[in-house]
Amino acid sequence: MLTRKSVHLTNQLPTTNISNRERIIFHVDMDAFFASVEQSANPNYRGKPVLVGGHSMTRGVVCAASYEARPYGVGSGMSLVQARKLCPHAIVVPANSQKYVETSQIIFQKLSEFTPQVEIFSIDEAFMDVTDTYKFFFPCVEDLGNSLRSWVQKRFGITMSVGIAPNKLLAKLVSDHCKPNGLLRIDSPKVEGFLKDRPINALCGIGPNMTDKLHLLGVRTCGQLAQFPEDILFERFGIIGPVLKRMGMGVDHSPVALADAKDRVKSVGHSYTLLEDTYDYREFRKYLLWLSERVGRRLRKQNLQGRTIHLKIRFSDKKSLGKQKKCHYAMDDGQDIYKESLEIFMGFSKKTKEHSFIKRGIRLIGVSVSDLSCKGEDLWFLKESEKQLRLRKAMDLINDQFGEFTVKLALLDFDKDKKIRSDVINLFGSGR
DNA sequence: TCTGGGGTCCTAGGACCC
DNA sequence: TCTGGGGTCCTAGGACCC
Repeated sequence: MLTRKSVHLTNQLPTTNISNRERIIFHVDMDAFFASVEQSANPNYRGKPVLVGGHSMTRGVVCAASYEARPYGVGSGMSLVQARKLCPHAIVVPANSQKYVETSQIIFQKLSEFTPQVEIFSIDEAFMDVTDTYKFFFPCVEDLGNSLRSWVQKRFGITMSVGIAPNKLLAKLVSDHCKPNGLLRIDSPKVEGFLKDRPINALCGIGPNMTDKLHLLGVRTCGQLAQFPEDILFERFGIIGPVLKRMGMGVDHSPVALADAKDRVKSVGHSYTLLEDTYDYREFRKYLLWLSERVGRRLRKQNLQGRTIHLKIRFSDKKSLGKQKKCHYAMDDGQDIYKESLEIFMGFSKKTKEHSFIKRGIRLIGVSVSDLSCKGEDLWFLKESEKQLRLRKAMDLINDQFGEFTVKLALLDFDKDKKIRSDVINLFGSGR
């Protein structure tokens, strides 16, 4: 269910392995999470429309909107300019991801007290399989859900919604339905009625593109999808076709992953939309180095290193270009990442005139590293000397304590570059 | 005046090898 | 020497999620 991966998984699971006993799956979802955390931390924000946004007022978007802002038509993903037009008195707060991560970790830890099967789906959502465990704590599942909700409310002052259903696909649908601050259980006999008139794009995994394609076939609701001839779906969408039909029927056999079996991180990256497009190669390289340094820092923090570098460029005309390169050694050093990503960039315009891409105007730069291994596991590819490593770790410690780029490479001397400096201060503060 | 930033997975096509 | 089949790896781009 949910992701394309899960669709694939569901499709391949042998039905003989599936117990006939109905599972009890929770989907817990924090309401307007980022905005709620900000409101909880600052009493002046409570009861008021709050928008958590990006670094730029002109190019940023809304990461989260409090429920007070939503009646004005504001939602996440909307540009801040548009959001402020719709709701001029909204309080705009910059995102503080560290705070959100810490809060969610404590909440997820709490969930795992009630079952080992907790699957973290995003920073503010998780699935729990409580089929075999809820009875140790409460006589009925609803009591467990309500107890979790009141714990979160008491501890963090934020509300959480809980959907309870026989599988993940439905549990997610149910929690979306009962938001905000709700709890709802849909068991098997009620599934058909619940799904009948629900739009297909309410199903997690059916995005705008698939929705359009299904609309062309005259399929608008889950009920219609469930009734639609499987052979036509197969003809039109291949092996995903029959899975779509099952989704319409509310069938999903994918298991809730064990907490310990949590997937490893696959890639680490940063991208940045410039406050103004740049046509200056020197400036472009500074941003690239800055992003590479940030990626390197995060890799070191997680004790990771990676061999494949991805560079993404979005031009003034909003067209994007991506290219990747597999290197012969694993890296976690910003300068190595920078060197390789710059090489990729040079390769873009190899056959044309040098730096000609710069002339198109660059709006966004993104760098990410994949093909990750844990430090020490991949000694063969390890390049950095111990001395260099210690220097980097010392820099990280100082920057963690005193602010981003308190100690930095001479090349990243933003004080001499007003434009980039203002970007960095916007993002991280002055570093003091 | 459809826009951010962080991800994951899938697919198709090309290159290469046996 | 030419050609086909099968497999794997790599890459770019698309779709989807929050």
